[in-house]
Amino acid sequence: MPRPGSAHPTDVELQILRILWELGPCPVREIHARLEADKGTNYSTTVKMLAVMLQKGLVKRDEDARPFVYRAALTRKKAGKGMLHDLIDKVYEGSALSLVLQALSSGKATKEELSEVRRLLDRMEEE
Amino acid sequence: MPRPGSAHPTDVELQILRILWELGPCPVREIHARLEADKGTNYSTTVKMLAVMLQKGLVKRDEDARPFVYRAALTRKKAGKGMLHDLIDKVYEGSALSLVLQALSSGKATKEELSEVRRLLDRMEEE
DNA sequence: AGTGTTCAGCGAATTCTTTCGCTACTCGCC
DNA sequence: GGCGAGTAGCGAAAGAATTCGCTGAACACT
Repeated sequence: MPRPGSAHPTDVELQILRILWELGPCPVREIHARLEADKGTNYSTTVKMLAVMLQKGLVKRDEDARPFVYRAALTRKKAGKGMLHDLIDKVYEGSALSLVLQALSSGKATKEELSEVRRLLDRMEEE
Repeated sequence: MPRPGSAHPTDVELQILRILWELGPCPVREIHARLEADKGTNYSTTVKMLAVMLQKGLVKRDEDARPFVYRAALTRKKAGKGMLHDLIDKVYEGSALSLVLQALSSGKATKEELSEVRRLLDRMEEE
């Protein structure tokens, strides 16, 4: 049995996680509102996805609250880290560097952001 | 109909692409050798996957050569870029910066690699 | 021509994800 | 007690990705 977060969330799962990261813990109704706005899917579908994710350990829920309140079982940071490593392994053959260069050179970063990276580098090299 | 490379390669597809990136154009037999070593799957499976990928436009093949010679339809760079943007959108809400910081701070980069990032920053800020 | 080996491909089975129809439960209110 | 609205869940259908058995073509060597 995979421990929570070890496996890749699927697309819809990720979409739901993103909603939970943004809204914080909330009942199905609210999650569904977002999902429906986005894809027009049925309420049952949302409930089912949540059930599946609960079973996989991707979300947790408070059963005392009524209606149930769901929350993400992993932080955005943790999920990102996992998926990033995955991507690095799968495409960049394990070199985080190639990926960073690629991301930076994709030209989307602003001047301030670049300085922030520089500051991080400084901090890292001190150690 | 999605143009070549616009969609996410699936896991197995990516695995095959990686083999092609490494080996360069080659016949099924060689691709299969890698795949089998890795996962013990059948020859038919490899052929089928290649057929599917051909149909999706992820690989191309030279039909004059016998046996057919397959090659990746997109470079590692292109594929990486697409998947990276995907990840950035799906997890980091569009901020390449957050991802770079995350990747760097995951602590896998060596000193030389860090300086390389720094050099890239220098080049970028000049423009 | 006859046999054996490699190669290509079809179509179906399997597995996983996503979808939803239908049923049943809970709760407040008449 | 009975009714209606909101909530939870089951089990099956639809879709997508991955797997392979089996067939037949091509080709080399008796």
